[in-house]
Amino acid sequence: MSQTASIKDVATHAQVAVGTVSNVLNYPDRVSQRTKERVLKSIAELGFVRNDAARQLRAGQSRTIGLIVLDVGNPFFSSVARAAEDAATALGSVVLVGDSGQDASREAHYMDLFQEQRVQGLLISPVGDVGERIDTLRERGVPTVLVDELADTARCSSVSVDDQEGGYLAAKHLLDLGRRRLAFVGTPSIRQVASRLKGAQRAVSEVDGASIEVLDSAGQTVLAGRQLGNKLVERSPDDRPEAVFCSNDLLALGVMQSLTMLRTVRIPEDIALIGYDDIDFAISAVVPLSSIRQPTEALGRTAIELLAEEQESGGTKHRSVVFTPELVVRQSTAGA
Amino acid sequence: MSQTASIKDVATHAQVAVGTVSNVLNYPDRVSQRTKERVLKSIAELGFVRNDAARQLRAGQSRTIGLIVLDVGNPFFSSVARAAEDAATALGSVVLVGDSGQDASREAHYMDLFQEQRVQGLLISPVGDVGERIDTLRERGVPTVLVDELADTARCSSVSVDDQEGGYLAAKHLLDLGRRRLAFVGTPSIRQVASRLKGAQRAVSEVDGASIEVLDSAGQTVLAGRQLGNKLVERSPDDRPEAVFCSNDLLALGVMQSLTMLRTVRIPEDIALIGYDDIDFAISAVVPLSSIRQPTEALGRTAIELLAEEQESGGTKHRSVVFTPELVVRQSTAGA
DNA sequence: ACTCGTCTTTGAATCGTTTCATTTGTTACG
DNA sequence: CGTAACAAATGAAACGATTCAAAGACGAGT
Repeated sequence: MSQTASIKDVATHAQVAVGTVSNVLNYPDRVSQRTKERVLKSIAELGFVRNDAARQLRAGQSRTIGLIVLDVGNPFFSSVARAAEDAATALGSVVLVGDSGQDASREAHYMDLFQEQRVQGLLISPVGDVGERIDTLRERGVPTVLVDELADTARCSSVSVDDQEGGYLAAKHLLDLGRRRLAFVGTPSIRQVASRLKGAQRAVSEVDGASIEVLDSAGQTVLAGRQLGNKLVERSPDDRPEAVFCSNDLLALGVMQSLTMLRTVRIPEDIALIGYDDIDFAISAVVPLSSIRQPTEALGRTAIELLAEEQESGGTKHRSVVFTPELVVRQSTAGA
Repeated sequence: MSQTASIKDVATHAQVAVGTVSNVLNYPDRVSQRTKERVLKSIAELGFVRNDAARQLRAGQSRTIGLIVLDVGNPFFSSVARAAEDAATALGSVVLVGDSGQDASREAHYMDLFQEQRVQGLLISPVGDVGERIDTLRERGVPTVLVDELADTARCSSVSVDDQEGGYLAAKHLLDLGRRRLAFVGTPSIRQVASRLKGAQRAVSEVDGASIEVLDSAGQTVLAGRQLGNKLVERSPDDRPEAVFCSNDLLALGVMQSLTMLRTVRIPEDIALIGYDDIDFAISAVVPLSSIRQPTEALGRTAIELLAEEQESGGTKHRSVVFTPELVVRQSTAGA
């Protein structure tokens, strides 16, 4: 018995019909106690394991939900993924996670893959413009929920966080500290980042004499932050911003590394620093990092809920849930 | 075309046999240019997408590799997973990641699931004793590679890092700084942690008058570290260890938070602190954290390579690769 | 003894691919 | 013109589960 036994082998071994074995597996109530026992014994003896491919083929759908994120290494996404997995498990489904790495072609690759797998549904944090793809998917019966991106409710459901509000909160906080010359670090080519910037600019426009400079970083990683931070350190003190708002915590931690490394710049005295996402590591940074907290568990959980709603309605009813982010003040912007 | 078209529909539409469509998809060279074009056009028009379940059913195997880790939120594992995914992609396979959360029942659940999916192979960072399960899997033709755990080469292949050596390196470093009263923070019930402790104890035994106290933490997270750190702070200064070795960086960061929070203990002057894993955040901690670096990319990549070897040999030849960890000195243990 | 209803069990049909032995078509060569 | 050689296309038979109409078993009621 080197190879796996099939349901037919079990049937032969237990001297019943294949349909009976299937019933034992799927509708135990339909089977008499005696045969059930006999079948279960055979299953155990032969080491039978259901072939999911065959089951899916017949069923026409899998019990799998696809999730495409921009970067699994980013604690924000791993947290959302975790929550989604838990919620899906409760419904008897499994979540497959694909990492697009902010690359539209990888994103497309995973969408193809998940389509071939005939997933129950798709959760996606899109890189490019996926509107058309989503229409196609819906037509083919694959409900889709956008994650961390507001969707046109005519098209599909979505869960997101009000990024503009988050940006506003961050900048407002810096301005409330009395800082006037702000800098924004991030990659505004990403929609979320652009919104955060927009919110920040709105806050700045409400205060006389305040300004915000945009520093485009090469990516959203600790490393990118460090590189940008080095540039700030090189500037003459007068030319440096009084406060920096980074579009995520990884960037902020990188900037912090650069600034503190040379000890010429003090945080928050010389430059106040705030990040975004409030990842677990923010609190344990050189200078505990202020941040904007996003409800990641709620995002993941709600995404699954919305997907379930889509499925129930046959992909006709869409809903958008927008969460509000929250300011978390720590030492990097405190008492300055 | 609300529902998905099948290969049969494509065949009808292109006026060819189903086998021909399949050939276009799988063996384009066998098909003439003319028919190929016709078929491809039909595929595009009907929006045909291969049904992977059917393909798998026929093929008897999927192009999927299962990976079960102890905690995806832990950067060590997400890094390993990332590397494995990349390596697998290069071979045309996909990696599904399951998170056991150090729970044997969840681990078993994922093993069942992956078995039902008829995965090509399994990479697993085991919680409990999975020896028997692995034997069963091998019999059924599912090669398995242990990750971050040394395997009996009679049974299966493995990639791991010499944890005892890592523990030795860490403790030796602390002793070299002149510290004598050491403390070890971690959960020795985990095999890796126990080995690190053993290595540390070996280093301690080589130095006269040195001792190491074991503090069992409730988990391997930042939070668990913070709780344990609080206990250390509560102790009278004379009673505190001179150096602390944590079994991973998350714990170390937590301990660091507690110690620095109250400003009564200085790092590294009063207590030198070293972690394990050298995660990205170690460098950006309050006090940049010394650590033991593990070659995560190499682990992930090699795991896939070993799996491929297992497949080629039909699961008969096993190999164990052990990497050596590396000491990374930063401020948390520097110049003290 | 016969019918009816309930509970079990049966086994063929089905899902969408891939495979492969055959058939059909085409060209080249004696 | 016949035929060998090769290329291209065919279509039925798997793969392993689920489904469902139909058959079988059994007891109760008349």
